[in-house]
Amino acid sequence: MSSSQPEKIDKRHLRTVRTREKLLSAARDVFLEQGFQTATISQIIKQAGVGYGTAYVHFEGKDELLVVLMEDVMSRFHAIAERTFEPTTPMEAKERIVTQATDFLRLAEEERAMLRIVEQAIGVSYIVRAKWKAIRERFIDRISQDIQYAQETGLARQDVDSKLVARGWFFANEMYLFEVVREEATATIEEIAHVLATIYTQGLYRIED
Amino acid sequence: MSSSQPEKIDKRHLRTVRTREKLLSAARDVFLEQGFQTATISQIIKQAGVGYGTAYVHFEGKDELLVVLMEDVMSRFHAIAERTFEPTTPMEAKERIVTQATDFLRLAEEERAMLRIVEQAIGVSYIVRAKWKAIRERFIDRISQDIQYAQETGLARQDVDSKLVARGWFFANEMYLFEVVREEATATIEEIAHVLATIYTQGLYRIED
DNA sequence: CAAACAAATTGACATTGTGTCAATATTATC
DNA sequence: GATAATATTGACACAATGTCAATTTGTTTG
Repeated sequence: MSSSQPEKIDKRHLRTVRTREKLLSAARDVFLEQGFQTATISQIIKQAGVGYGTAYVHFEGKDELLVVLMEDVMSRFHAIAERTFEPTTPMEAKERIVTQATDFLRLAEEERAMLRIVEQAIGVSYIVRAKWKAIRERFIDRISQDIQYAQETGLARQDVDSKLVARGWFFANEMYLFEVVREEATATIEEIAHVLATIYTQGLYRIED
Repeated sequence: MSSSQPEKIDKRHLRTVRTREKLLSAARDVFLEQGFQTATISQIIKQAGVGYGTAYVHFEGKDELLVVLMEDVMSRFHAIAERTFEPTTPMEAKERIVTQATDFLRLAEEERAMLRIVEQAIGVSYIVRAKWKAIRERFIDRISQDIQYAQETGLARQDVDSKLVARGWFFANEMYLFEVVREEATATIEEIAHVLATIYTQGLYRIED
């Protein structure tokens, strides 16, 4: 229909894309250097080399800029969340859980810079908070399914609500994730994952009755 | 030295105290109605019936106003955190832990209004975040001590770091606390406390080896 | 190819909120 | 009653946001 001269076509559309990219790249730089709260649109457009109003043509504001920048990290989280598992023994379950927790925390380490910004933004921006919440619910749903499976096959205790357990388990992981992000964790990722998974699967107290 | 005429004395100081109180009371009203982020100094001073600059004479800004308003709630949390315990059986430990978790979540329910504001402020204000962090560390220290005691007496497994376990346990509780505050919890406080404590003390998987 | 049209960019502007400070009002002291 | 000390005040300077009419850039059409 329209794509005959590849060089002439869409010179205008190309400009739009370029501007968007310039803004996103600049936003990343400014966010990383300034943090989310103190970053301003003025700094971002200056860094991008575009006019003030331009930012608002392409994005609704700081929040949306970050939401787009978050996408990569978010899909990496989703990938970890999606893994399902069907253990046949408690030991297998535990190993699998340790792996998942480790990978989760490792991702925090790898994406530390962006997640730092995300954590700041969660407190300030409704839309970013909602994005993070979606990740959380996805994890919890998956974990809950896994627990249900283990309960049905008699591997796990059946006197607890899988949803409630899943939330509690994820919450502990999530808080540790942000400790890792802030570089406040006092132990290695492997230790954290191991300890959390041990208590989760086997409990703290040795009850012999 | 100076306190002879109780009526005349300190008319000036009294005025200061009154103004402070007016501001605090107004701030509480405005925070509860508007939320922390959207509340403004202008609204607060208007509600308090004082001049704009007055607010800055008594408080450094919105943050400090809230920090003072938080004090009551914070001391109630500290009171719960301070309870120490020395169980002699795993069952006793579990009961004690359920009680503590329940009381913790009940406090969230009772102080819901203020904690809602606190949660919002944690995301925005460094000083409020620091205050909350102090509460958290206090809890974790105490829990950690309890775990160590249980480990020394052979009640609890000894192959895990008490600090790490304590953090994980508290994190789960803390996240549920804010769910209760936001009225997003899907179960009763008693159920949550029971399930969390069960997994924590006994584990999810039944391992017979 | 030059109007005429369409789309993207721009920065000045109105708005909102903050924190400061010189001026003013109130209370205490001599 | 004059003077000093203290508390209160609102106008002001500043910083950031989001909007919009004007301008620039690119496309189409006669």
